Amino acid sequence: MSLQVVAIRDAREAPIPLSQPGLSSLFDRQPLERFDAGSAVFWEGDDAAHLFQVTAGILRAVRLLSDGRRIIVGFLRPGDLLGVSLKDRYLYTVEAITPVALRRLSRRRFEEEIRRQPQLRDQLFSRLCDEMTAAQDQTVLLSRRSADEKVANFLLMMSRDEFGNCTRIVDIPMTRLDMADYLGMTIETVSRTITKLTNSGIITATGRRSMMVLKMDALRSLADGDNGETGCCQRVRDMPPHRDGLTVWKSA
Amino acid sequence: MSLQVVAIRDAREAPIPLSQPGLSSLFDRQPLERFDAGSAVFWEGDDAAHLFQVTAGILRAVRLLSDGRRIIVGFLRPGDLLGVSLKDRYLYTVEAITPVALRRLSRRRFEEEIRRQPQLRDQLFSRLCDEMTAAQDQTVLLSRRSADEKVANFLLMMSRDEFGNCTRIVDIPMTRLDMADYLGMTIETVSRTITKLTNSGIITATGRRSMMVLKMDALRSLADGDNGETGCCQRVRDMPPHRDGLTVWKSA
DNA sequence: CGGATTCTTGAGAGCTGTCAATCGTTGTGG
DNA sequence: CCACAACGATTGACAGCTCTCAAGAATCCG
Repeated sequence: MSLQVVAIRDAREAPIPLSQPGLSSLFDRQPLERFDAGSAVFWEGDDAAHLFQVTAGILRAVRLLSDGRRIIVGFLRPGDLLGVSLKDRYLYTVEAITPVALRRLSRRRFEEEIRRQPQLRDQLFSRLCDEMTAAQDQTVLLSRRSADEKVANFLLMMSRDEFGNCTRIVDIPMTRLDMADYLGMTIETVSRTITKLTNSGIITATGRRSMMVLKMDALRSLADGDNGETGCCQRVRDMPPHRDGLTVWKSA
Repeated sequence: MSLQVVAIRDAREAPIPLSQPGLSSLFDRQPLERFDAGSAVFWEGDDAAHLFQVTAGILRAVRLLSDGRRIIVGFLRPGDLLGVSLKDRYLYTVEAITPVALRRLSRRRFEEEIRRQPQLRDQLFSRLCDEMTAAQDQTVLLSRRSADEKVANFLLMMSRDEFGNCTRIVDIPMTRLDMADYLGMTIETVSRTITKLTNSGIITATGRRSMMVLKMDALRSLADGDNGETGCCQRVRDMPPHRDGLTVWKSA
């Protein structure tokens, strides 16, 4: 098979002991490279010769199906690593959504360093695992959740600042199309859902690309499901009834 | 965050040089444990004290959402590793679908061995990466594909033998409910789709739990999309028209 | 200001989920 | 051996959600 990791998230929530040099340190001395909004850092199919660390800005990782369908595999934020791979070609196109600043490292050199410093390999492994979990969560989100739940989850994701805290002001630098292709929906449904949230008084638009969450609890209960709660150790053998996760706020 | 790998697939397609002892060798001396069909190997939330290697049989990794929705994260086959984790609790329940034989290793001992033998770590890393890719492919499958495409993909997956070759005879040991919870559908839609495939002459039932593929090409073109073709390096900037991937066989 | 792009909104169709009934198989017990 | 229950699978009718197609509004940018 093949592997390519879209982004290795900076493990902000579970900080690694800082006594050791982190993966980021590999990039510290590299010069800053800037990309305009809309430009591509690399293309799907390109030779995977470099890794990048995001210093500033937001990017999207895009994959195109043969029939033209477009899928956004993930969004990249400052601190994320980009281009980690065991394949020699990039499997995704990565484009800047906002103006972006990156530091670049050759793959050869990166792998050398990883080989030389065991603690870096541990970190890489650990981050890969986080990425794995994120991918599976995304799978769950896409497979079993309604448009409302998807959008609520997305907004909560975007409302997290760099320390993982929830802010009431949410910046949405990406377009509706980006959101749609990330959530497996159409732009129309995304738009309608946001309108619905606004009409419900859960959020309010504060600008073209930003909004404020008025009822954080309502948004959370919409996002719903198993957010945060992992092991509840249920021993259900027969099929539990399928419930609609939305009734809560439909009446709001 | 959290991580837990459902299954580390045996990298059958890209065999690792056999000169070195593989991950499997760690389990070779462990006694065989048998589980009846329907029984659980471990439960979501249990202490993640052991790893398992599947010797025979098929299992499912199940996750339950708080609202009762059931998700099958993956199916496990002989050769797969099971319970690889960085967390101390299992995030999934794993149940035997058929009678199963496993070999067990304590997590402590597994991690010791991994630490001691660098080439094992490389293998683990590599498998983790494969698993990662599989998770992302699953994400794509679930987010952007119709019921027909999903089922076609599933059947192709099940038609792969242990060497990765496609066989015409397909065994489906799992129930419709398992398929549905894996594909993000309902049992009714799964059933209807299979009926449709049968009526189209693409497959035919050869037994209660097995079928034969009559038109492999048709099934493949149904499964469609970017199966196998990864980097086509398209530089499409504007949104391509969404096409129905099914018209081909609807007229068949 | 004007054009291009993005976003919103509406109407209608199609697909999938829901509810419900039936069929077929399996397994148990008389 | 048959009757019956239990379970899984199939099929039908219908509703609801999301997609599609289309038009219009809002915003951005030259």
